[in-house]
Amino acid sequence: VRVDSPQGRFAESAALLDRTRLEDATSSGKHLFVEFEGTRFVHVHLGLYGKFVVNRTPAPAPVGQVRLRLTGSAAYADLRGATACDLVTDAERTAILDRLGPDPLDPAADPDRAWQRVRRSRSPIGGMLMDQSVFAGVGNVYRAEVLFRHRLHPLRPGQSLRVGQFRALWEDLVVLLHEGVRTGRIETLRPEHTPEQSPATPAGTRNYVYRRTGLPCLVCGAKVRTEELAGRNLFWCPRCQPVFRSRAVR
DNA sequence: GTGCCATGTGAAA
DNA sequence: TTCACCTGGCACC
Repeated sequence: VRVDSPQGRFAESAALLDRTRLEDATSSGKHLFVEFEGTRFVHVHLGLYGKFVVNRTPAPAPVGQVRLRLTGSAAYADLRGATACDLVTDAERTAILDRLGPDPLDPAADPDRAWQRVRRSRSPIGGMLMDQSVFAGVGNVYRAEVLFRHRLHPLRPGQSLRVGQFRALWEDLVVLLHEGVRTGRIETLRPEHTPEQSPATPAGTRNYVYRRTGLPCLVCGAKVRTEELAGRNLFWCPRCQPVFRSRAVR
């Protein structure tokens, strides 16, 4: 493939890879590794704004800040706005992978690694879900939604979860992330909760609580709450997700 | 048109 | 804990 950095920030590495063979591309959590001959990898992390767009050739003149352009005979790919786009060695790639927890999209992932962290920790489960060394690939939308789907308050300490609750959470992440890959969007509503269109649930409402602060919960009608944790917004329903499950009396 | 916010991370303080 | 990165969507004027 031709490898180019129209914007310039990846130019030196692009020159090294230009006219070599692109052999593979794999992802773990939020990290993408594009492998070139000679066991060289381009490590890409899209971060908040990054976008990798693939189209058929011929490629038009790059518009705006294109960090990396890969051009093959039939298709080209433009990368813009990424947090990371670096040429790395196999050892560097392994070091990045070693920092990641199990990825629910990986059939070989061992969820017990995550469970052993969660069950020993007093940290809030909402924080642990965002910790890529515990769960690789989960972000703010999936965090909010999977906790809602399991009626878990985001600030509940990891160690307060029972193993059954953790297993259900993991299995749901496996389902939700695969569904996300399949559809290209994050849709987390169960069919029975798909709302009628209204001011509180405009067309395109795809989630229970994520970014629905102040709007009525789709299940119970209580107002969705938000609070910052480690610089990111938590969203939850105060009625469906109490901090402590009220025990059945008697 | 303007300003704010965001599917994220890591360096600096 | 704060900020920088650096792009796009959308609410609001």
